[in-house]
Amino acid sequence: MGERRKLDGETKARMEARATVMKALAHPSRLFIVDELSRGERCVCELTEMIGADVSTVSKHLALLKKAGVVLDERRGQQVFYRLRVPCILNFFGCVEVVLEEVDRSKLEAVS
Amino acid sequence: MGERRKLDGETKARMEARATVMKALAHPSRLFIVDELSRGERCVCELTEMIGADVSTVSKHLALLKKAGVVLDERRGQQVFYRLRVPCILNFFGCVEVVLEEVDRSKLEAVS
DNA sequence: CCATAAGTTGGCAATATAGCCAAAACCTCT
DNA sequence: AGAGGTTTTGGCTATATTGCCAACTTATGG
Repeated sequence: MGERRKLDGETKARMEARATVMKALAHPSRLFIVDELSRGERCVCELTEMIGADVSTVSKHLALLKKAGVVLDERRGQQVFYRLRVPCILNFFGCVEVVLEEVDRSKLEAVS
Repeated sequence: MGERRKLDGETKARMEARATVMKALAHPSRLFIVDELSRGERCVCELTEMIGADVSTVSKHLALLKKAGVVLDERRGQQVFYRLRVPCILNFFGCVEVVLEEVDRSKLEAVS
């Protein structure tokens, strides 16, 4: 006994898989997209106008989210609509907000 | 009415704050650290041995997690112990696993 | 078929991350 | 103070990410 856990191949592979999902969510525009899609499906043109970046940029963000399994796309006519694939993603942000509050709180304490 | 939501300054700032936290979690080694810390506090040397990277590398990962508000550190003698600051972080991974299962499932469907 | 609109893809330049080594900073013990 | 163990920081290179433009694809409507 006393064998210490290691970041072996299997564990590493699992962490890399998780990291792929987290990376997909680790960008302001993509977080905005997820937040917006939580209210319902949106086409690329709508998201593009809201974000105010080039269409190609938004398209690449969406492709990344799709590849990570966070969103689904569906073409209808000229437009492509995206929607959240996994609703539980939203639970993330509750905790993220808790973290942010902690950070704020400790900054205030540092002053006092 | 009909005013479309925009990624304005305030929203952008909030998304950037969230992205900082997500970025901190968007790396295999850091995810491993969080997973390991969920079992209890660990010193830098323990984590370093488990991960198998240079101590300086692990130390920088920990500094990043700390800056993002995910972990706390405490020096005791020569060693510095780290622990999770916000337990709800762990809820993340349940959902991440759901996403990963979705991705796997759609790959299987693509074959059939 | 041609024009137009919506999205995607390729390519490039700017920026950000990651990881190692070396050096400094901290602690403990003698 | 000096030795040795633990952690952080600085600096550097290699790699990855981002965002724009331009070119291409796909669908609609005349």
